[in-house]
Amino acid sequence: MPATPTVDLDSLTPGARRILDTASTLFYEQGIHAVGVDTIAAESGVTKRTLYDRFGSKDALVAAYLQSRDRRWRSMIATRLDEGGADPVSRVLVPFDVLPLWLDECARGCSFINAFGELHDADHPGRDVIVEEKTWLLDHFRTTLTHAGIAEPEPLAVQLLSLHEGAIVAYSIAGAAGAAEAAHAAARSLVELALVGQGTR
Amino acid sequence: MPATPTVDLDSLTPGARRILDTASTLFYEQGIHAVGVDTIAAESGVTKRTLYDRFGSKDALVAAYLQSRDRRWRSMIATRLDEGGADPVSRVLVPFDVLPLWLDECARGCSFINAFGELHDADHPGRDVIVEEKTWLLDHFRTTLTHAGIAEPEPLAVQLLSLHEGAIVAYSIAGAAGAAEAAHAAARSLVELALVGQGTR
DNA sequence: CCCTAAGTACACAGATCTGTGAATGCAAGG
DNA sequence: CCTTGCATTCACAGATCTGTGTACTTAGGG
Repeated sequence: MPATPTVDLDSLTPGARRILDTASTLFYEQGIHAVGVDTIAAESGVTKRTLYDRFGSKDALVAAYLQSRDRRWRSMIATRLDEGGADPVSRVLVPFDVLPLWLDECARGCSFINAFGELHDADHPGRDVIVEEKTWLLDHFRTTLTHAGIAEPEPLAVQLLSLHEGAIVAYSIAGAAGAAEAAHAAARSLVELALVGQGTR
Repeated sequence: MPATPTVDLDSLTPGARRILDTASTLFYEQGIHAVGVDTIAAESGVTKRTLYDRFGSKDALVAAYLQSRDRRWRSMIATRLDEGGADPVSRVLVPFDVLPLWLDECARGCSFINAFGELHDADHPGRDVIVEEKTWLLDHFRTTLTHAGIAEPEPLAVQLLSLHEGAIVAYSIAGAAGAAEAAHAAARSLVELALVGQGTR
């Protein structure tokens, strides 16, 4: 049951802020099930009572963790989309511009992918956040590719999504240092190839 | 400490076989920390004592789970490499031939990536298996690309690894049905592009 | 015939987990 | 002044976790 009343990330009390920050670090570095609420409370310098008063449950805290991370990532992309030029191909590739920066926080892999592996219950309030993060990126590619003049963007959008997600895996697990740049270059090649293969422009 | 004496997957007692099978299903579907040894034992129709007599610890069972999965996946690739023709580019792309089949078992994502997110302890006996699975694939691409006549295979190998891993993510989380085929096509394009861009043959 | 390997039965230790109840302190704002 | 929001303190319930100790059964092979 999604009866969990979602927390408003914009109006967090100081204590709640600290709880969320600590939980984010611990969940990401150690895994969600591996971190207990006692640890989170202690590490935040807060009592367990406060944690439950602010967030209601561990599951809701997990959802808030994912939401805040999703929000930060999207804002990085939104910023570049706003300030960036109007060149349609560049707009498609904005997530790959952000990727090197994002990878700095991804030594332990992608938080959403990791959480997906842990949250098997389809009703868990965090599941939606995870799926939406990925579908949002897929949508971004679809939309911007269309604007760039790609008639059938679907397969290419999936390819770009795969490159993007896989780069995080290649970097964090296989230790491929240049994964972000490699993925960026590949993405550009594929887009240009599609444009050429489709007629002139 | 890696004091865990690894289990020999080839000489498992009937009970141990059932334990490993059940554990594999449960670990993959629900996550490693979410499944207790009591559940595994009960579901295997075996006592907890037997589980510990055969595997020694949960961590060792986890490692065995990853090893057996790694082994099955590699054998799928090895088979096609053996029987397949000698066309060097086809050999590079064999993992992408296997991918659609492999994705049938990947509704909950990649077991290695998921396990990586859960096993934060660098000393965990499963960590090596995970890292080796990914580096082995990267190595495969590097080697076969070299045989295909690519002078500097490194960036391309990373791109192919990213495509491969990302396709699992795109399929399992974003619900991209044609992810395997899309990744395969992209991989082929990138390889051919590299061959062309490098001079004639 | 007896030894060994495989497994059962079952209790239990000790830790850790999520979550709650009830009373209290304290500061800011109406 | 008094309410309201935030947080503390602390005890505790009840479940679940990994792992062990001990004694018994059963089947196959030398």
